[in-house]
Parts: sequence; C-alpha cells; structure tokens
Amino acid sequence: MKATLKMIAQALGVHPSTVSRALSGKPGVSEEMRAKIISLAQEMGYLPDSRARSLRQGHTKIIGIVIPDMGNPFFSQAVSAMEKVLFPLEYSFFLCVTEEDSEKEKVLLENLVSYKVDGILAAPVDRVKNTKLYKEVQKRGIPVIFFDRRLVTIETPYAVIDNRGAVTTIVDYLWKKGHRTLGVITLHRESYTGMERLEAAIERAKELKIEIKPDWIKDGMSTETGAYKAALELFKGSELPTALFVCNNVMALGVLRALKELKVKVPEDMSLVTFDDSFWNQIFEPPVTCVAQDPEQLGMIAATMMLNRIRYPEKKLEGVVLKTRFIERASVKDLTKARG
Amino acid sequence: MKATLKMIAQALGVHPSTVSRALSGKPGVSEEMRAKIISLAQEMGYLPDSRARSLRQGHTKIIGIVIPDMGNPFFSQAVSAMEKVLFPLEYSFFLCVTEEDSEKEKVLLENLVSYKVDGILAAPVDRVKNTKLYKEVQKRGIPVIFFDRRLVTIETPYAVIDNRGAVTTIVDYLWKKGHRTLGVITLHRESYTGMERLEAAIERAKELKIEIKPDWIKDGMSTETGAYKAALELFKGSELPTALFVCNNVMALGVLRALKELKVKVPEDMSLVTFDDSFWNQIFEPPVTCVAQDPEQLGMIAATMMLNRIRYPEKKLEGVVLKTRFIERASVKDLTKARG
DNA sequence: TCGACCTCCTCAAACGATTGCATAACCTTA
DNA sequence: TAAGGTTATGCAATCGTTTGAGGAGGTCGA
Repeated sequence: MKATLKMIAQALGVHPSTVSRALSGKPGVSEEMRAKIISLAQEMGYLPDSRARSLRQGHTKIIGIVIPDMGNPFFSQAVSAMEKVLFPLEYSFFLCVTEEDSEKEKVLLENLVSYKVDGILAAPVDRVKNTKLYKEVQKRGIPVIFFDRRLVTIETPYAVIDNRGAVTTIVDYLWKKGHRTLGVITLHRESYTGMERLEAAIERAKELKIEIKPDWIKDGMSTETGAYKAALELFKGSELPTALFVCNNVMALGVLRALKELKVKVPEDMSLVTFDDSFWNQIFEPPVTCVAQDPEQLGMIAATMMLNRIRYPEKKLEGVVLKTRFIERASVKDLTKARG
Repeated sequence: MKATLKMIAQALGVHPSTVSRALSGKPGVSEEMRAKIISLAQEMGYLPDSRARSLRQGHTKIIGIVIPDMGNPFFSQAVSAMEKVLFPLEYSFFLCVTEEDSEKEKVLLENLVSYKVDGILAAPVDRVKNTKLYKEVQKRGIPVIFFDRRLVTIETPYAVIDNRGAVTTIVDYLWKKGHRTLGVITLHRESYTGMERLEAAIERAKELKIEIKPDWIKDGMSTETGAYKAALELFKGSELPTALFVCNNVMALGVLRALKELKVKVPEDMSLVTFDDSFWNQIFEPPVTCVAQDPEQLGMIAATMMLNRIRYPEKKLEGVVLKTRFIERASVKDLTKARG
C-alpha cells in the first residue's frame, strides 16, 4: 500500500535513521546493510514523503509561478522555459493562474506561502494593488522575481521587456506610413504592461501629432473575447482611425475575428499592428505586422535570477529589460503612396 | 518574520493546542481567549503551515493535474474548467506538463505521490506505457481520473470524447464531397487520442474505399512545429491526396503555415478538415471545417468525477464519452460539383 | 456535602522524515 | 594489551500542526 521509513526499518530490524542514511546516500552505513535497505525499499515501492522531508529540512524544492492566463501562448512558453531551467535541478512547480483577478491572486499567494515554496516567479495582476502582500511574502523570506509585469511600488528583481521602446517603434512606423489617427485595444489597464503600452502610445502619438480620440481607446481585457467585443464597439463609432494598435497576441485574434465579421479589409480599410508574434500572425491574410518579444528568453532569465536569489540571497540583483524585435509584414497600408 | 502556533501560544502564555482550536473554530476555548488569539494571529500575520497540517490530517487538499502541453488551448481551457469546479472548495493544484514524454510523466507522477496529493486528473502520454505506475498510484490510495486520453490497460474512471464517431463523421463528409483520397497529419501516435483518431480514419476510409497511402500519413507530433514539418514532408511526394485530415488544433496552425508557405490554396488545391475548433479556425481564409469538442465540459465533468471519487471512494464510477459537433465551413472543396 | 457535569485549558502523542550526538563494536598499532 | 581511531548503528529531538485524553476549577441539584 504505502511504505514509510519506519516500516522498512521495522522489517529489517534497524532504526529509521539508518534507513534514512542508507537511502539518501549518506555515509555511516555498511555497504551490506545499504544494499539490503535499498533493495527492500525498491520492492516496497518506497517514496519519501516530501512534506515531512521539507518540514525537517526547511526547504521544499517547489517554485510558485503566478501568471494571469494560461491560454496565452506567451505565458505558456515563458513557463515552459522556466521549467526547462529548473526541472533538471529537481524543482517542482505550483502553477497559479490569477485570471487578472487581484482577489484570486491574494488567495493564491497565501497558498504559496502556506505551502512554503522556495520562491515565487510572478507576473502580477495589478501594478500596485497587492503591494503589501508581496512585501509580506518577501518578509517571510520567500524570494520573489517578477517577469513580464512588475509592481512599480516595490524593489524586487524583475525581467521585463522594453514596452515603451517597442510601442514607440510601432507608432513611429505608423507615422512613417502616413497614419495620423490611431486606435488602441488595450490590455487590462491596471496591469504594468497595460499601463506602459497605452501610455507610451499616447505619449508618442502626441509628440508626432497623431490623433488618438478617447473613443478610439477600447479595453480589450487582455482576452480574445474582450478584444472581439472592444473592436465591435470601436467600429460602432461614426469616425474611425486609419490604424489600430492591439496590445497583445490573443487580443489580436479577437480583433481579427471582429474585423472579419464586419467585413473590414486589412489593410485596405484598416491597418493593424499588434504586440507579440504568434503563429496566427503569419497565417492570417495579410500577415500581421507586430512587435515580437521572446517569452522563452524572458522565462529563462527570470528562472535563472531565481536560482541566483536562492543560492546567494544577499547578492543584489538588477532588473533586466529585454529588447523587442519589430517585424514588418503586410497589415499596414502605406498612405503616403496611396496619396500620391 | 514568520509566525507559528507555538510563537502565538508563547506570547499569550497558553498552550499551542489552545491556539490551534481557537483559530480553527473548534469548541473548548473561551470566547475571550479566542478573540485575543485571533487578533494576535492577525497582527503577527500567521498563516498555518500546510505541510505540517496535512501531515497530521492525512489530506492535502491538492489535486494533481497532468497534461501533455499547456500551450494547447484545449488543455488550458479544460484545466481552467477544473479549477472553476475545485477552487471554490479550497483545492489547490499541482499542474504537471509532460510534453508527451513518458519518462517525464513518470517523474512528475512520483512527485505527486511524494507530495501526497488527494487525487490526480490526468491526460496520460501513452495509451499503455505507464500502466504499472498509474496502478501503483491507485494502490497507494490516490484516486485517478483520466480525461481526454486514457490508459486502455487499466480500469479507471475517465471522461473522453467519442473520437471514433467524430472521425467517422469527418470521413463520411469528405466522401460525400467526392473525395476518394485522404492524407492524415497524426498526433503523437502512442497516445490514446492519436491512436483512436488515426485508426478510425483508416477504418472508415477502407469501408468507403477512400485511399490513404502510407506516404500520406505523417506524424505531426501533436505540435505546431511538428505538423508544419510533416506537411512540408507530405508535399514533397509526387502524388497527393485531395484532402487532409489534421488531428488537432495547434497542428492545424502548423499545416496552415506550411500550406501558405508552399502557396497551396485551400480548398482549391487541397481540402482541409481538422479536429478541435480554435479561434484561428474562424479567421483563416477560408474558415476551416472541423469537429469541435468542448474542453470546458470535459474539464468540469472530470473534476466533478474527482470530487465524487474523493467523497465516496467505494462508489463505482462509469466512464463518460462526450459527443462532438461537426462544423461545416469552407475549407473542403466539393468535387462532385467540380466534376459535374 | 458530595457527586455529576460543564467549561477551559494543558499534556503528549502522533504525522514522516532528518540529523547531531552517543555508544558499541571492531581494528590498529605501539 | 591498552590506548586510540574508525565504522556502524541507535537514540532522541526537531520541523508545525492536530487531537484524544485528562485535569483543575466552577456550578448545580439532591
């Protein structure tokens, strides 16, 4: 049924501590006895109880990972990359999906603390909201590393991308192509990335005298469905921008769906630029121009930072900001040519 | 920093057991004392240690979830649905991603046993390979429910879809549209779904005298990239089928990418039917005909089965087979019209 | 006044593993 | 052969919580 150290010990007439030493390869056990113990343990299907072990040893070898959405390939790829770094070192993972809900995030974080994870890799929901909680977590000695998003109110190592730079590139590109009006389908606004991307777009547009009417900014809620609805809503307006900036990959899907339904042609009737490069950007007709980030690199870096944090808790870690890559495809109309 | 029962007890000059009873709402503590304890616990930020608690209580309130790929929206939606059922009941989740690797699956399952999860919801990698392991898990008293895929060698409750029925519908449809040759981009072949879908296609094709040349069956490895390569490979052949059946959603993406690259027009040059309906099926031009399954229903049912299993371990649970829905779009050419 | 019965609390033993220290046995070696 | 060293094992505490058993003190009724 289930085997414990004690049972193995009893069966062989030795003390549990001997069994423990034998199985964990520690010295102080005769080779003969060790062999007997190992073989019996095998036979009985012994697996140590991680709870008991970690209770005694003071670490769990579990890393908590907090993401807002696991259907988003960006996050699934980042998580995958983290696993690739940490799994070989025998770490396990507690994956927590907040669904952009700060309250749920709170419950999940408390769980992680309760289970005494060795560290937390998080893309927090809100750029400020759970500050106190995250601080608490750290005070309890659990290292936290932010990735993709971060809390702006707290000094913690992070790995994010250069959102402002990326958005500036996009707006500049649109300007060069002759666009003087712009709509934005935003992420969940209170998130770090949501705020950065929207603000940067507004800022750069202002500098270049590109108009962004308030009606042209619609909340896509970071989801396919949210963006679909937001796009439909936008197109109800009497006046439309010539280009649309969609703040992430799954929302791009939603916008494309809405445009198709409305029979709006890209790029003839509406130009499109999105954040993130997912497979569907390539197969859509026309292929979608975008800013690509590398989720795997992001995940790897964040995981590596975590390892450093665990090994050298005292060492100060700098935040990392990754560059993005602009990919020009065919979803933006060149208005300069069109005009003459 | 971190607070334990003992510390609270010491601070108030009472015994830890009193604190435990006070905080867990058990009788035998004066209301006055209880209030003092609760307020101090709050102040010290006390959170119980789940490991210690579960060690004593004999259950963890953690469910292990085993899936092959978290980038696949089918699985992310199923998992999401499971959470919706179990999270309100205060269950947490250990999400394990096998990446179609039986060896990794083994390590992950051993971890789950080691952490003493209360149950395991699994979409196993191989239809037979880890039979012994899954049996072991059950013998240890951990209930297992399979979803999407199952082991055919073991009697365990499961929730799957009617793969054979779905594939038969597809092949019949193609036949009606005049197709007499067919190619298949398969899942990971050793998986339950991989085997079922391929076998059913071959079987029905034979009955209807639709030809499937061995060269027309390519292994897509269940991934976008795998399917992309498989499709390129298929098109290197001198003779081609008139239609292609792609065994899941992410592979559809890969095939579409390959076709686009090869400038093969759908459905003019090649007809296409896929399993699963994801958003991109709708936005592709032409929209893709497919068989849709409902991952959320599947997840909900599996999670509910798990709850029953935990509550009434003795009660026998029947396997559930869900029906699928055929969605006709525009990716299949009507050869009967073309000819006549 | 004495037993019966609360109420509120303490005690101590679990759960399953790890680990510093003690001890017994054996082996060297001068 | 006795001192000193090495090796194998046992002992007991510990991690943080829960929980059955038990005890001290009070109230109440007969």
